[in-house]
Amino acid sequence: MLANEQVVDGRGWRSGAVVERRKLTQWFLKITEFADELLDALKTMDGWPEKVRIMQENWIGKSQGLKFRFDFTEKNEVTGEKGELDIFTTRPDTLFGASFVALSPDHPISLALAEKDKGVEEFISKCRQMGTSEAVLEAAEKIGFDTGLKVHHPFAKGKELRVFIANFVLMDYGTGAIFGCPAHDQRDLDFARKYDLHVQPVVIPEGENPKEFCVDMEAYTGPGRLFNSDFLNGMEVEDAKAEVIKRFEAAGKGEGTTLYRLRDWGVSRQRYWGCPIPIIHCEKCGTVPVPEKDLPVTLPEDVSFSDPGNPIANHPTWKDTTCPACGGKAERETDTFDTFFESSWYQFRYCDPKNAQIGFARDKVNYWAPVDQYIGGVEHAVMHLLYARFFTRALKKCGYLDFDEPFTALFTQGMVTHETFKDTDGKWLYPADVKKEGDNFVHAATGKPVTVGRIEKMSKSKKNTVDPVEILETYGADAARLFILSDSPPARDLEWTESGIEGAWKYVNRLWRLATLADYEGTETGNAEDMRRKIHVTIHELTQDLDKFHFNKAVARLRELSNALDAFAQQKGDGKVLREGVETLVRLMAPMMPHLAEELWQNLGHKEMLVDTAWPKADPALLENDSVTIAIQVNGKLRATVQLPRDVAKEEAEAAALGEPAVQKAMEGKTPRKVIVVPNRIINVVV
RNA sequence: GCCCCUGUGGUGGAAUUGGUAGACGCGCCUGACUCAAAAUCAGGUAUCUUCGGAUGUGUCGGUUCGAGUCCGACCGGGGGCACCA
Repeated sequence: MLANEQVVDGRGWRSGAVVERRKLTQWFLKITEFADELLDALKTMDGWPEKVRIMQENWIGKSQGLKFRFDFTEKNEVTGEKGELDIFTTRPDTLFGASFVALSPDHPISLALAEKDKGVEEFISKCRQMGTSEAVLEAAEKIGFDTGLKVHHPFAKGKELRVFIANFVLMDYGTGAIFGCPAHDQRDLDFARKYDLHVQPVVIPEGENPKEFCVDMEAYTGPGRLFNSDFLNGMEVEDAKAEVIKRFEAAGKGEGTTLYRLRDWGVSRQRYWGCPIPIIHCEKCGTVPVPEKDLPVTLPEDVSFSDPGNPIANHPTWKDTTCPACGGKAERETDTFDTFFESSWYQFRYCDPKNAQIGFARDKVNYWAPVDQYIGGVEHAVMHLLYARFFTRALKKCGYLDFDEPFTALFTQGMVTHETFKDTDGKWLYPADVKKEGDNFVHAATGKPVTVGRIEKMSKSKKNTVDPVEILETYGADAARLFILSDSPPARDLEWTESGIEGAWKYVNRLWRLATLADYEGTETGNAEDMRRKIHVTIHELTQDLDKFHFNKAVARLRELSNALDAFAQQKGDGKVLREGVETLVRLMAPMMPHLAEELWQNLGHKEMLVDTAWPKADPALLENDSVTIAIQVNGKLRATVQLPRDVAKEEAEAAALGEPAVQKAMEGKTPRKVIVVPNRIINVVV
């Protein structure tokens, strides 16, 4: 068993063995039943990043259209008793522009033709070869095979369409058959130009002349009005779609249909590491669920991993059991669940982790969940996060909990990346085993040359990981935390580097010195008011930064405050204000440097733990300065800045601006044509 | 091919969402202390400059009194989907 991405050129990526496809009986969860719900709810999930919502929307891939039947011009053993061909289209309005019909190479009619015709068989196998993996570019080439079959156009009397088998038609989407309207679909146009088929435009953009409008190598897919289309002429695209659907439904030859790209979720795995699917197969009773009292079904522990195949199925006795319904001889299901199955509900187990009877108690989960803030990587944007959403809705439907969405807010953090290294044998090396010599890297132990690979997400398989233990032992946990938080915003990818860890360490020491050596008896009042303002502005802004996960900015504010406090202490500023500042600093640093913060807190004479105290609150009266610095521009260029009282009258501000020598100089004696005054911000003099 | 994100000093990154570009760091330079180094402290650090200024947020245009921010085209980087009818 291999995952799709482990198949390279039709062979296993590691063993090189030829891969074959086999039909397996597997278990699926009917996520498609929830497709609409899952899609609609995305619109209201404000706490989720737009990006993830778009990815899920694309993944669900809802498309509305028409499913209808063409009549073959003749009925035979290939076209079937009714002589009909099912088609799905999202553009029923373009039906009068149809110039051919195309079947998937895997369509039953294609396969039936192949039985009788060597040429068809060869064409189909050619399509399949291309389909697997070969270059993406080659896949772009559209090829077809004329079957000789024809269908009647449903509305245009006497018009017949040739039926092709074409490589670009997928069997597992829609009905595996399409009609081609080259003028309004790029793929159909490419195909028509190659096989010299008629290109008839039927939708014309507003303002174009119907006599002159033509389509050359680029299909027109935009809005417009119908023409060359009998009863649809003059209609807008959307109205024409509705009209065609209406006519097919009235005639009993088709119906409006909604399709989804989303497939049902295959949860069967033929692997050992997973929860056994609790089903028993009985010859008489069929598939019987394992009774609740016998749950959970546990894995056998004496299995062999050396034989090929599923280790559980290979176990000599594990699967033997009796049927819970009739008591006769029966066999256990040997498939195990996909691990995404369990990660879909683990968050609810946290609400009731010790419950030995059931997965979780309803009232506990209703109390704690949904999760207020979920943090994870974008790599889970569709699979895990969509499965978990589906699972929650299914659990609600079954009466296990009372809400729809598992995660109210989602934050996707970036990946931590690092260079990769390989030795001369092509084996991956840990960065710790590599050292730099001049411009080159060598193996630290052997001195052999090392090749440097690309920068990739840290992973165990590529060994480009860094063990934090060394950093923790050298600098301590607080410095390590500060360092990690201080540089990159967490939403962004981060290339790991240790340059800067020294800086964090120095800062930890500086904080210690500031708090423990400060003179809290200082008496100079000087700029105490400014100092207090700075303290409270910092509380306000740092709190906002933390709320928004802007940890790097929060660290910057911490540093700004400690810089200001250092200066204030040096000037022997008011001891009370200094104490207020240092205590605030200590409380604000606690989320980032909890150990240092507690130690300093105690040092400042407090008995209770800092962690048990409330988060500091900013005094609103101190958030705004009485005077503001206003920039003055002349013709949009900065010429001067002035200090003015907050909310000063416009006229006064204007006068102050025009009084600045630098402004006068830049005006070159001209009279201002216009003066724009943005209160408390900027003044722009236009001359 | 389609969809989304992104581009700011030597470097990581700030910029109140249209209003003083480069906060806060790292690195580097100069100085103090030292026999010396480390640590620490002080100062400097976008570019060019005739020292008046001029230029500058991937490139080219546009809107505006004013654009890193908005609009259009293009270039580079990353991610998702990939012939979905």
